[in-house]
Amino acid sequence: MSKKPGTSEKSEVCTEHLRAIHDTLDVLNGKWKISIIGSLRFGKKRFMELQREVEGVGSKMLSKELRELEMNELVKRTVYDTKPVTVEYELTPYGKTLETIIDEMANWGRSHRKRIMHPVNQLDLQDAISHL
Amino acid sequence: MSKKPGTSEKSEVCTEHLRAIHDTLDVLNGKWKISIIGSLRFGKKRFMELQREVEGVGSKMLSKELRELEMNELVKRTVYDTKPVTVEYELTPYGKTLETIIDEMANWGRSHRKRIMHPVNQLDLQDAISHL
DNA sequence: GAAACTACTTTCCTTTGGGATACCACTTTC
DNA sequence: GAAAGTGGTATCCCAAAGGAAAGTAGTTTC
Repeated sequence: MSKKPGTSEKSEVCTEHLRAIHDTLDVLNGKWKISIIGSLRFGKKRFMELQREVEGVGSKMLSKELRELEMNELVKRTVYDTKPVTVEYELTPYGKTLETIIDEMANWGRSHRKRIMHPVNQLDLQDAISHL
Repeated sequence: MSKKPGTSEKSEVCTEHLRAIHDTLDVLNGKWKISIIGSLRFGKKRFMELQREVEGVGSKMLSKELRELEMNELVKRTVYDTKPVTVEYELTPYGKTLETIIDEMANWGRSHRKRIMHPVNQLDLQDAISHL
């Protein structure tokens, strides 16, 4: 055997893994995208509803990130011809394939919060308080 | 019924969901953390190994994000007293609880790449080419 | 005819994330 | 004693991400 089989295979697997992760991060990049999807997970939302739920987002950023999600076919935008115009956003079937990731993140966040709220020692407690 | 029961409950669930997501994003924020964890997922790595695998990261950013991961008890740093000093990084048991999320992201990235490589129409193709 | 409502866009400005480069401490090798 | 290798830190600098605030368009309400 002229090349080490184990090492080089392992490295290729790792590289492919990292590339796949990077592809996902490309689609989800931006400060608000994951939160927006997390909010739309519970059904259609109008622009103002989203802005109220995704705490801290401004209208500029909200519309920008919604547009990017739309371009990636993750979110569908529907305009209704009502008195003042109504716009509804919802996850496409493709967008719903992200729900697994988002839900896993929510689960992890929940148990992480519990862990931080029941610190093993006083140093952790200091840390927890400073973060809120 | 003085208040709409469905609406208010749904909203609280959504708010809690978004808070949990936000907690997770806090821990994982920074351009390289998820890739670093994705790399350590395949076992212990030395500083230079990580820098070679996480494509594009500089030593400043790598050491900064490793330090932050260490502070959150997701990564363990071990110094060996060898000729030139050797440092190994590895996921802690707690860090390994993130593997589920990371692996889901890798899975999604893989199928997303396939989808983009086999576009439904020519417009998608243009999009795919422009992104690479 | 002024105000209010929705769904944005535009402009301007600040922050900060992060890249490039150089440097440090320590030891072995030449 | 100079170079090379490891695992970083310090410094400077800049593009881009993002926030605040005001403006737009079309319609309805008062």
